[in-house]
Amino acid sequence: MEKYKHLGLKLTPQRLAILSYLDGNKEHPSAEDIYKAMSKDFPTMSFATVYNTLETLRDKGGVLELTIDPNKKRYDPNTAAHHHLICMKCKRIIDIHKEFSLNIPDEMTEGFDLVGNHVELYGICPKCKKSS
Amino acid sequence: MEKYKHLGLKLTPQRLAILSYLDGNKEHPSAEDIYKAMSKDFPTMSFATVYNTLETLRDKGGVLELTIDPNKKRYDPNTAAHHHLICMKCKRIIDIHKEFSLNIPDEMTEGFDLVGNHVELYGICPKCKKSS
DNA sequence: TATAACATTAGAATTATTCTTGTCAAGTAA
DNA sequence: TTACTTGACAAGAATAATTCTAATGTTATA
Repeated sequence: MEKYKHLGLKLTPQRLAILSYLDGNKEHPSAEDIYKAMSKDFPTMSFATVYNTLETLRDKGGVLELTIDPNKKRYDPNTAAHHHLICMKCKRIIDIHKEFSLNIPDEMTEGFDLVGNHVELYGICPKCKKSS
Repeated sequence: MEKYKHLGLKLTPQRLAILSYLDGNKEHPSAEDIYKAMSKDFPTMSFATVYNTLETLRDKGGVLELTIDPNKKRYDPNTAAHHHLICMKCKRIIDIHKEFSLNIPDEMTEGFDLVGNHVELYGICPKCKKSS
């Protein structure tokens, strides 16, 4: 609970529930996943609250919004810069905590002020290899 | 026209129109952009045809479906492996035709068979820098 | 020509997300 | 405490992107 103070938001029961569900979660859940998980302990929590909370968290830097999945947004509580390994079959997303040195020459960046980078590695995971 | 034969699809007028609109297009248009562009010459073309064609093209390897934009899919006729420079303000997407050597050690890939990779560089473009 | 296979259209349906409205709860100032 | 303000919440409507369905049209080939 203390650990979320730095986000600067009012820690309501709903927000705490979402935060602690996300905390340490490696599944990169979607809004729906979160909503479903919440409805056990908070049967009255609405989708709007899930979306509002995620939006607030995203803006405060408490969560990353991933666009990797073409069909929905996924959320990642790990806000430290990292990369992703994606199974093209089962859509599983695995974090990679390694820095890739990209060596980007200035003439490549078209005058942009670069803020960050994200590497996606696509492939087929071991489970999906077997079952095909 | 000849140049699309390798895709192995029936080249109907609608498909040719979409293909030639995409050919050389650097804008990474969305389905809606394509639909609007089509309606000049093909006022009866439906959204379903645009989506069907894009899906077919994607499956045949004639176009890349980009998930960079959180709100919609974008399409890229350049199917050679390349990377993207993204303006976080105006959402402009610029192609980067440079290979980054990623040096991925085996223990990072969790047993995946890697197929490809995609690097996204995020920043603010010169235009948006001025206007802020 | 007949038939099968595929393409197209129009619109309905679905899915993910955002918006609107009314209500409620916590905090603050008198 | 009381009144006021603010932010949070729930419920459901609204929207946007995409997919599905059913009917029709077209093309290729036997």
